[in-house]
Amino acid sequence: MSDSETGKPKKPGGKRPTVVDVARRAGVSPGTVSNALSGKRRVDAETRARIDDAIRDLDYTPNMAARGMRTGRANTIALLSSMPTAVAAGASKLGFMMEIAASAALTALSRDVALILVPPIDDPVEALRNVPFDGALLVEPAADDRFLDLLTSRAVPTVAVGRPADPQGPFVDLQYEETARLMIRHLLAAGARSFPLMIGVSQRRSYADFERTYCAELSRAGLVPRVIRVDEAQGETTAAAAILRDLERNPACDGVLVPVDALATGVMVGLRAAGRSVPRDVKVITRYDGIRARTETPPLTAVDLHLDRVAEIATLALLDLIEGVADSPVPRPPRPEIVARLSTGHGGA
Amino acid sequence: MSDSETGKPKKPGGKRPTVVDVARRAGVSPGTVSNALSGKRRVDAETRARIDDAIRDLDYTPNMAARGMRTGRANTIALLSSMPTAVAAGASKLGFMMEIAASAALTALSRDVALILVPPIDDPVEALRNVPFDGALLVEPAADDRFLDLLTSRAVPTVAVGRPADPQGPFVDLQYEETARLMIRHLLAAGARSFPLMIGVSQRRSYADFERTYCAELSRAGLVPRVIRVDEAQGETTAAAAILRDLERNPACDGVLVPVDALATGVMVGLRAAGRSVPRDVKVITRYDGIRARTETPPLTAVDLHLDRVAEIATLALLDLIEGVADSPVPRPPRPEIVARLSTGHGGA
DNA sequence: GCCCTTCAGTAAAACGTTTTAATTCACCGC
DNA sequence: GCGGTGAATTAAAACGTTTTACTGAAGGGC
Repeated sequence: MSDSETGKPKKPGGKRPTVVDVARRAGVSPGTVSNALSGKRRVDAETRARIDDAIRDLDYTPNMAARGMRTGRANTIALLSSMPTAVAAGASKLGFMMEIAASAALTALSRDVALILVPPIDDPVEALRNVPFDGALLVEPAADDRFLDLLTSRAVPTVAVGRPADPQGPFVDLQYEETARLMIRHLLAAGARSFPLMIGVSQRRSYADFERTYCAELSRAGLVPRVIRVDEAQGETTAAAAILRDLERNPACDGVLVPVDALATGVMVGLRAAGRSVPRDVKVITRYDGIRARTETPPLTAVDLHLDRVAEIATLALLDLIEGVADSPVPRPPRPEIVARLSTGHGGA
Repeated sequence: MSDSETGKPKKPGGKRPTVVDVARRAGVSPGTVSNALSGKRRVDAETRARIDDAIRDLDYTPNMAARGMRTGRANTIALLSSMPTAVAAGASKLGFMMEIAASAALTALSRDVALILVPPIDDPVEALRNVPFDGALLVEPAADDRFLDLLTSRAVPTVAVGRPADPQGPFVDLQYEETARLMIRHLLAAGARSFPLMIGVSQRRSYADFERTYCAELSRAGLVPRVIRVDEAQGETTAAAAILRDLERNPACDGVLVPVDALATGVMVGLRAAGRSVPRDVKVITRYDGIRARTETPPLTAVDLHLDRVAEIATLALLDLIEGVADSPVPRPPRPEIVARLSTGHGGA
């Protein structure tokens, strides 16, 4: 029916149609169009049909900036990681964070929210100044995390991936103790009897949990614990040097428990330099089953953390938090599982 | 000097300070604050200092939605890939796209723009409706790419990563011919004399270039080309079946040129099923050096495409395009390089 | 002294939505 | 017939910026 409608058919040379163009064409007021769009108020079925037609005819798409200004929402969440770049980047190409990113992006998009990727940067405050987002996913925050400070000071809804040192808000549990216990018992079952725990110097809940569980499990097994702390900022090199020192002092060393995969790479370098064979002389196990673990020679036994599921849970929790849904407890992800590989004597070639 | 200023010190129970709060405290008009912030017009040094103080005192951060509404910019770019999920996701966890994402996010952020990650989805149009972005990076678009259609119809500035089938806009060259030639010559040098090219059925510039180069190089070497097309949507299984069929028909087959890493995984499955040893009986080479290539047994020879640099170039080009900078030609990334591994008889253990 | 220009700043309009308060209208019970 | 109730709609205000057009003031050349 292209008869004498009030609305103009489609401004050809003009700009994008707005809600008032739609309203005019449908013969209603802009407010009604808005209500039809958002469903916040009832609108008559016939009116709604006219509006829908107008929208289709004009190929109207809402201006998100304008909407955002009114509603205060950006339809965007940020994924942040403050792991030192040396650890996070490099060969593993931000593997841990990226694995979470892929799953989180998909989950968020299913609720019409886009995921913004914020790689480790020097000055988060400055960089995020110009970037609008409604909430943040924070990957394994450190105790004095700069992102975390920024987010809390700005009162941005945040869900942490991994229990923070001092949990203030919601988080999805990466089950550090359980993971540690799993790894330690796997080492023990593989025959290791003298293995240090190597962690970073920064203050992280994961390190603390690993250390506590490590000490408990070892004393339980009647063994003596050794904790090695290295600076993650340097990454592999310091890890290599550190394991060499440990080997000197403890020639009977027959295993290494090294949760951070970048440090594990360094440990392998050190072991090769010392002429120790893996897994014959020394068993090695790491946590994140990323590209580093898989491409070491021999490939490293690691843990399947079910990161896709973790990311999905975290994202849904964040979206609920943003939308003010009654904050139900964040569900626990599936239990971590050992991925046995050659570095502990398991697995094929 | 906390004497009798006009501005309120810091509304404690109130909402976020706005540009008018800053203006009042600095004793100027909102317009001047805007000018000081954007630097679009001159503002007196002393006035600017007062404004800066006010901003600091109030901890003012601009409302990006409001700014976006005026300027029409979202300070956001989207990274899109329309590769079928079966190929893009799975074991490789979107490796190709994610590698680009990491680098692009960093580059974009250095220019105060955030990167939005859009994983392969069923209905891009619907999903992107609510997501504001100024431009898009499109990863290896197919000939009839749904994203591409959407973007051009919406007149969104776009830079493709990899030459599109029918280049309309800017793109960064992934140098398909050169890559193909490199791989083919590597296979020839490794002693292969009868190897098919396996590509997907979708229409992509990369496939076309590979096919053309493959035929040319083989006739140049006096060999007979065989092109196998399989449906990427099924991924590995069809690739395995396809290579089995080829082996039956061509028992002398001693190599496979399979650019898509997901298909390469399938080829390896097929070869194992046929009892052919790699690399002894058959050499295999793939393009993307992701987790699949590296963790195959044996690890696959692949190509270093310098994706981090590629992503950086693409991002900078896109940002220039958005800002309307005179469109200088997109620089060419570094030449691809073979990463020789065991699957072609090279490399260590 | 006069005209012109430049400079620094301001008031007000504009951007495209959502939301609030008001309005119309029909219906209902009595 | 009347006040009351509820449903559907509307007019107008609001959101926080940027931009446009305007205003003085200061200076320069003649």
